[in-house]
Formats: sequence, structure tokens, C-alpha cells
Amino acid sequence: MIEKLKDAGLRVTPQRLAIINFLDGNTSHPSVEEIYKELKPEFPSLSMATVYNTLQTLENAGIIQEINIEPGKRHFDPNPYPHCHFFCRSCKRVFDIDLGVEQVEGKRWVSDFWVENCYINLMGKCNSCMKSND
Amino acid sequence: MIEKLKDAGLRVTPQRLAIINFLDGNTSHPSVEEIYKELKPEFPSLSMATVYNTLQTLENAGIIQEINIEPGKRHFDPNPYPHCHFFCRSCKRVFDIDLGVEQVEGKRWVSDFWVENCYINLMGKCNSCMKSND
DNA sequence: ATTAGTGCAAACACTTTGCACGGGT
DNA sequence: ACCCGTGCAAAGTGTTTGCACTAAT
Repeated sequence: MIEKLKDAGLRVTPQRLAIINFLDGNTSHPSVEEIYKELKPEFPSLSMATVYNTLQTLENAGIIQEINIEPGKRHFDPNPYPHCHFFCRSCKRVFDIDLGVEQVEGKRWVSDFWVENCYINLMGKCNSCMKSND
Repeated sequence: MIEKLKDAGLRVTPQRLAIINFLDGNTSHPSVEEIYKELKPEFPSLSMATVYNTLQTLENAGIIQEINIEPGKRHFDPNPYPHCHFFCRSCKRVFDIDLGVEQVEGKRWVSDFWVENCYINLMGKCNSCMKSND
């Protein structure tokens, strides 16, 4: 991921490294605030603005993907390739979910629209919330 | 739609009628503010709170569907059945788009998740924004 | 040396809440 | 008469912005 940063002509700063390290291999699909809270102890000077900036930058560079699944809250996924997500309305967590759907990658025309991204979002309750009746 | 209101045990108020009338047959997928602005002249006393309340109520009753496609802004569709949407990043409009995908309706288990809704969202640029280079 | 990136605080956009009043049933 | 729905204002949540300072190249 650090290589990808350099390749994109972006500067390697401690803050960016920390965010990348936290996201890399992370399957929890954290929100902006979760990322901030996680890194704040280690980086007391870290500001929300930097987290927002960095995530936006990484997304623009195609290194991560934004997940717009929880109304009014942005989540991020270190895996930039299209895949399906599930949002639990009860515990508010985001999961990867395999629907066996083959998602087309890359930009293309679909009828009258120039499609750049495709998102498949499922909503409901995760198993543990179902069990505990939340 | 008015019948559906009554069937759901909801009161038929002028505000709700106005919102339903505006949405019914409307394919523009308006945001909350667009609905408010449209109806305000006709209903000077109308408040945003009522618009939010009503839309939430109609969604809960399964009469309309919410579309979470523009980050940080809610849109609504009078068609409550699952179908695909396209969001133009340039003009910020939401369109119906036919992918020829058969979407399953109703709640069901998908692997470990209790799935209640499914959304397929495409993002990019609409034809007219492509042409005008916006 | 240059200029991209950071951090702070204030501003912003959208949504929710509490409560008194009014209208639908 | 009951009580659901409305409207107002205030508060809440998440995000963006402007600008001076700092640090990566």
C-alpha cells in the first residue's frame, strides 16, 4: 500500500502510514470516527480533518474504497475492488457478504449512463443480533 | 396510495396527501429538501420535521422506499420494489437504471445474515453531463 | 526551497428531538 | 374526547472549509 502511495505521487507521512496500517487487512469496515478514535492515542495531534483528507486521497488514488451503506456515515474498506456489503441495522456493523455475483470492474456505458462504480448493499440483521433479539 | 395509508392505520392529513401526490408517479427521486421546497408554497406552514416524519412513516409502511445513494443525503422513490439506481456525481440526480438483473424480493437468510433489503447503486455521469463536460 | 499535508476552529449540511398546539378519527 | 400528527426551535451528528504552520520531497 505504501508503494501505491508513492506511485500515485503522494507524500508518505506518519499519519497516512498509520491510517494505511490500520486499514490494511482490516475487515471491520471502520467509519471515519472509528479510525480517528483508534489512532488518536498513538497520534495525539491527529485531527479529524486529516483523517477525512487522507481517506479521500486514498480513495481518489484507488487504494481504498468508500462504502456508503449506513445512512449519514461513511465507511471505508481497504479492498478497492467491487464486492457486496451487508449492514446490520442493529449493531451498525458492516460485513463483506458473498452473493456469488460476478461484479463487472472498470468504467463503461450502461444504456445512457457512464458508470464508474457499482455498489451492492444489503441491509438487515446479522446473526448475532438475531440470536440476541437486538 | 391513500388506501395504503388507511390500510396501515395511518391518519390521512393534508400534508401527507400533498407529499404522496407529489411522489406518486414521480421519477425524479427527490431529496427531502426538494420535496419540502416543492410543497412549501402550497403549504406555507409545512415544516421539515413533518416531511421527515412523513417520509419515515411511509417507508416504514412499505409505501415508498428510501434511496441511500448520495452520500449524506436521503432520496425517496414512490416505487417500493427493489430496482437499480444510478447517481450522477455531476448533476447529483438519481435515475432508475435497468441492468436486466432480477432482484429477489422479501426477507431471507443469506449465509449468516438476515437480509431485509437489497440495493444496487451505480455511480458515474449521466449522458447530458458527459456531453456538456460537467 | 518548494509545496503538499496537517491541525485547529469555525462553519456547514442534514437530521433528530422535545414539547405545546391543532386536527383527524 | 382521544391521541396521532404538526410545527417550531434548538440541539445533535457528521463533514467541510480557511488558514497558518509543519514537514516531506
